[in-house]
Amino acid sequence: MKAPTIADVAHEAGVSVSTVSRHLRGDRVRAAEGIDRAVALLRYRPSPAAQSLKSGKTGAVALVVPDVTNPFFAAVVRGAESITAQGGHTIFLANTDESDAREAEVVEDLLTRVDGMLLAPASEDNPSPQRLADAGVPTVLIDREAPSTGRFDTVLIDNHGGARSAVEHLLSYGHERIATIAGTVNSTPGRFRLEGYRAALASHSIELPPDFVQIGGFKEHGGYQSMLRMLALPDPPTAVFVANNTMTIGALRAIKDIGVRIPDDLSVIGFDDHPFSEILDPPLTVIDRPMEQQGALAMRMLLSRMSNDSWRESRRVVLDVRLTERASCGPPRSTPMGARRKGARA
Amino acid sequence: MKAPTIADVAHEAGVSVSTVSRHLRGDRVRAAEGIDRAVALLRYRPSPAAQSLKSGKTGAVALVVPDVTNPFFAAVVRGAESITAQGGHTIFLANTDESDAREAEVVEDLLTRVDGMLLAPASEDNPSPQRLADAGVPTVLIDREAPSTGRFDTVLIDNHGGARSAVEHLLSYGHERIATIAGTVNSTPGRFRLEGYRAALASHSIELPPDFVQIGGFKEHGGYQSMLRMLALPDPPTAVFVANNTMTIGALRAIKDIGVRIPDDLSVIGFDDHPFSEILDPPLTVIDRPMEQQGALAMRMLLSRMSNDSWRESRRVVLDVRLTERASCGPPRSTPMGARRKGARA
DNA sequence: ACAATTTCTGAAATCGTTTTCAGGCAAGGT
DNA sequence: ACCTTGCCTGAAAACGATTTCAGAAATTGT
Repeated sequence: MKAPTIADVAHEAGVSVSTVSRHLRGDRVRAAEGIDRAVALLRYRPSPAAQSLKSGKTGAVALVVPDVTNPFFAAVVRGAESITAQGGHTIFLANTDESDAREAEVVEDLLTRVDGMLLAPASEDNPSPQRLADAGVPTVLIDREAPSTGRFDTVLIDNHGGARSAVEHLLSYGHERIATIAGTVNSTPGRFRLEGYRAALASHSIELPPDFVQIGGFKEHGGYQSMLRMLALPDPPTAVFVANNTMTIGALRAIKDIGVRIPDDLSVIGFDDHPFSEILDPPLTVIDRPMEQQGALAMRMLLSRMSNDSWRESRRVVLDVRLTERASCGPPRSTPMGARRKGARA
Repeated sequence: MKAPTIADVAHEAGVSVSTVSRHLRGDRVRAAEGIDRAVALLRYRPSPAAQSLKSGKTGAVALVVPDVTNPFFAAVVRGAESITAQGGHTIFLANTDESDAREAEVVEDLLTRVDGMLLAPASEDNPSPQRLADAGVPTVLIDREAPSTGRFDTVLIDNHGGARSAVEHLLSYGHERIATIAGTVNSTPGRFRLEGYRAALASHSIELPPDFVQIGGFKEHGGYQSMLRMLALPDPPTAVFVANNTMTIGALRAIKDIGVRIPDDLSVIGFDDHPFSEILDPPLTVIDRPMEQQGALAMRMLLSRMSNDSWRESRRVVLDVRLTERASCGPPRSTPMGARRKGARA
């Protein structure tokens, strides 16, 4: 019933507590065999609480994300866990629901229970990273930066470049009336994807009405509403770049509801791939990125930072994204003279 | 730099350690105010390790699932976490990758670190639940039973009924050649969904060749291969019930690759809904269930079991499922009479 | 004002480990 | 034989909280 302690093992094996402890930690010990037997017999497992108390290490790592239900974060969790599985750290998971307040709570709570933290802050002016730094908890940020506070190890992707190449792709088909459904602008991905969109347009000297930027807040409903507004415009866009996966679902639903056809009436390109993208009709062209890898890398950086307590310079890694072309983009319908077709598609 | 201890607080407030502890736990104490001040000043947070050691409680709960990347389990995690967020327990998350061996490892590891565990076992003859029972860790099983061992609190859904009504739906359109892509048969959902399928057919006295049951192992690739085999049959089915979400993706990809049309050539019904289902072409008819709710309920049951150490009878809850009809099912195209060829195989 | 209560306090024991610390015992050198 | 090394060992002191216990202070009743 009650869990055996190291003292029970010592007694059973006829040696002292210290000897058992030493053997378990790997020291050479005469009674090794007997101890192993006793451990097996009693099914002894050392108490993590006692070990933490003595060592100051918890053997745990926190992983704080806005929402596990988002396939991207689910993948990050999986990637992070795959690394941790080897090295004997366990993962505390927490959702923040994209709320700064909730994030503060969970961070405060987890602070003392872990040796390090992987954090995807809800917004860029979020105090959590600073709090973690103050508390001396090794931290690496995922997908979102914390520019307001000091530097942190960070694993980002090339949001700007990704958005830019998405828009370039649209431009290459001859589109000029290119709109975007943006995320929350005070988050790193939201900000840079929007800037990338603008940069691409600017470099082609294209100016667009402000209505062509709709804020969808990274939520499905926001994507739906944004697309509805977009299509209700007196002079609607011929192509849209949607800045994340969940908003894309909403946007496509709106498109379907209204009866607009892709890509004939409207070209669509999304950000972040999904198994479903391939079986949509038409299959969705997206900006893709190594999601699990992003989580795995972040975890590796965290573990390294945790062991090397050396004051390493903080690292900022930016992963490449990739355009995977499917069939949701094509030339604008009313193109003056079907002229500028590049990657012609059925 | 170094975290303050309760002794630091005591010293700062000019009282004894015991007094501080008492105040923090809610006792009436004269120096209350001064202690609060000291706590705030030093930013004191009690050490969870020390508290656990003394109390025997860890304040943590484990959540072990086959794969967070599966939207269903992601939803379960979210549901569970939403409950826990109130009551001050933190969640350890672990993936087992559907492997019994891996599950044994993580369970063994987590065993000592938590006050209770939510577990979706990889298979039905998995020793983990028994191990947990032996160790005296309150456990509730999610979505999958452990019939081989004793009774456990369990939160299931009506797999049998769901599968059955899926097939009935197909039957109501006049289909007779109804196939299924099943999951792993030694898991609860796999087994019962298959049985439900068979029961529906049996109750209409329909007999089908064994090829009409393909095992997809709950994986996308399995769904793809299964569907390929199905469509290559000399006398293929006119309707298919796919037993989970990921296999459905694979199956739909196969269908798309081959060029079969839904629902004209083949009706398809899936198990478990997804935001994408609605924007497929045609929108997918599915058996739906309250996913987050399932996780939330399981967590509530676990917490209750953890507090009421009373030896309550173990509860087995079965949640209802619901058919949400969209447009992937229709009448069979050619209803050839007497087309019931048996055991035809290349 | 004094005794009988009640409330509050601090010292110390405890939880289960790890880690000094001072030896014990065997081997090796002279 | 004796002394020096070198391994291994067990007792005991941490780690940071909670809780028992006995006693001090404050409150009450008469």
